[in-house]
This record gives sequence, structure tokens and C-alpha cells, in this order.
Amino acid sequence: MIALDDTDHKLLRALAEDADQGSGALGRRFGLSQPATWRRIRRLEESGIIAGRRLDLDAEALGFGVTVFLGVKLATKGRVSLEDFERAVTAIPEVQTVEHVLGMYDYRLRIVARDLTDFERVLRRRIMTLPGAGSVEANVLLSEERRRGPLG
Amino acid sequence: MIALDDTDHKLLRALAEDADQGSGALGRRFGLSQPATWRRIRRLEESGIIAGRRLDLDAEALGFGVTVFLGVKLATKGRVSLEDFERAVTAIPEVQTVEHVLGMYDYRLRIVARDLTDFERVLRRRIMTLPGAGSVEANVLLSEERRRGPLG
DNA sequence: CGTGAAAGAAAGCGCCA
DNA sequence: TGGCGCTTTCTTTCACG
Repeated sequence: MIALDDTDHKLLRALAEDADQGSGALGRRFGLSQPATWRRIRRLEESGIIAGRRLDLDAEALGFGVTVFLGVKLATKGRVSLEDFERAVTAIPEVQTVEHVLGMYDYRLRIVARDLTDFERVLRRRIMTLPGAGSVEANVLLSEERRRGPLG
Repeated sequence: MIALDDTDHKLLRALAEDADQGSGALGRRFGLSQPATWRRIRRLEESGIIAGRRLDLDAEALGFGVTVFLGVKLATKGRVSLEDFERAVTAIPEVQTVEHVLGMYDYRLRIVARDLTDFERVLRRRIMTLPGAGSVEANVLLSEERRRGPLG
């Protein structure tokens, strides 16, 4: 693990909100020159702390008005069934994230659909037919706020 | 809503995996010139489909080895209590995302902590004391795979 | 949509306080 | 570490076919 000082945390927090900022403009806000800022960011990337940059897509603008979280409990657990389930669930295009968790459920899925009718189709034809899928519990997303982690 | 052709979807999928690619290198992969690619991306940004770019941070590399999902059921529901809860929960630094959902829970929280001991501290001193928080259910993250949505 | 070209910003170097 | 200056490369943004 690498040692981060206060300035690194400030840069991380600023970049977490908007990764489009250039190192020049970014550094100016904290009294750093462009090369110095760039060196710090590069160090954060090389150390793996910054794993990459991802698009922030607006699902609604793409026509996917419904986001549902599914908690899935497997009927039969074992290494083989875990791998089978993961392989099958990853192949469903509507599934955005697959989280293997410990607790009341075995997996938590984030799923997008055009509307609730479309979601029912996904649920009945894709999810319920998954190998090993037992009970399923759904939560429909109303609103979401993403925040920076405790990176300071 | 804007009309997207096949090429737009290809660009979105490629950018969703790695938003660091420049329009030059990106366009070459699909037989587009650099200005043409740049024009398309700009159109996607202006239409709001691309809402921005975010850092992909490695929580483990930052010393946060534990990620927990909490399903929270409010004891008293009402517009006032919802706003009180949201304001209070947003102020907790360990809380990364706050999702207002419909279903078995009222809110789903994504929380990071240094280890399970640290998580217990957050749970007891931060979460359980939230205004209106009723029952709470936790799932510890084992592994996670993020995928591109059904953007094609 | 493409090419070509020009302006600007960023990446990536060395050197010094 | 940080800052400065430099060169190379990429992106941005024209005009035009």
C-alpha cells in the first residue's frame, strides 16, 4: 500500500466528482503546477488506487426507465453451482452488476429494463430460469445518490 | 430522446469499459475518422446520455477492505422522516451510495469500512442512531463484477 | 461522412531548489 | 517533494469536399 498525503486525498475527491478535469485546472485549485498534479495522478494510477475511468451513463436517456435490485438465494450451494450461476447471469444483457455477498442472499443483481413490463419479461424468462436460482426478492429503485467514499 | 445508430452503441460500449480512450484510437477500431468519432461522442454528451466520467477507485488499495450492503426499513414513514433520514445518512462518510427503493426495504446503503471491527463501529454509532431507522439487514460483499448495461 | 490543417492542452522528459 | 521549461503527442475545432 502507498502513502497518501492530504493533497492526494484532495485530488481524489475532486476527481471522484468529475474525472474530466485536466491536471492543469485541477492543480490550480490546490496551488499545484500542472506537472506536479499530473505526477500525483499518475502515481495513484500506477499504485492501482485509481483503477480507471468509467462513463456515467444516464439509463433513462437510453430508454431504460426501470432499475431493480434483486436479491437471489441459491437453491443448491457449492462451488460448481456458484460458477454455473455466475456464468449464466453474466450473459444476461440487462444485468449490470453481479455481487456475490454473504448474508441473507447469495447474490445481488442490479438490473435495468425499459419499463416494468419489460422487467417482468427479464425476470420470468431470464432470472427465474437461472441454474440453481432459489428465492428472489426485488427492490425497485426510486432515487439514488452516489457520493465520494471516505477517501479523505 | 435522441436516435442512436449501431455505431453509437459500439462507441458507448467501448467507452463504458474504458473511458480513457481518445476519440482517435476509438474511431480507428470502428472505421471512423477522429473528427467523426469526436462529433458522435460530443453529441452523446450534449444529449445527456453520457452524464460524465467518474473515477473507478480501488477501495482495498485505499485501505477499505470491507464493503457492506445495508437494507434499511424505516420505523416511521412520511415525507418528513424520509428527508430527515436522507440528510443524516448522507452525512456519514462511510456511506457511498444511498438508494431509495420500493420493496422489502426503504433504503439500501453501500458502506465501506477498514475491516469488520471498523464496520461494527459504523453500524452501532452511525447507522443504528439514524432518525427513524427501524430494522437493518446486512450483506457483506465477497466479489463484484460490473458490466456494461444493455446499451447495444 | 471524410480530409487537412491549425490552435491548444496534455503527456513526458530533464534539471534544479 | 515541488517548480520551470521544453518537446512530443493528442485533442479540439476550424474550413472544405
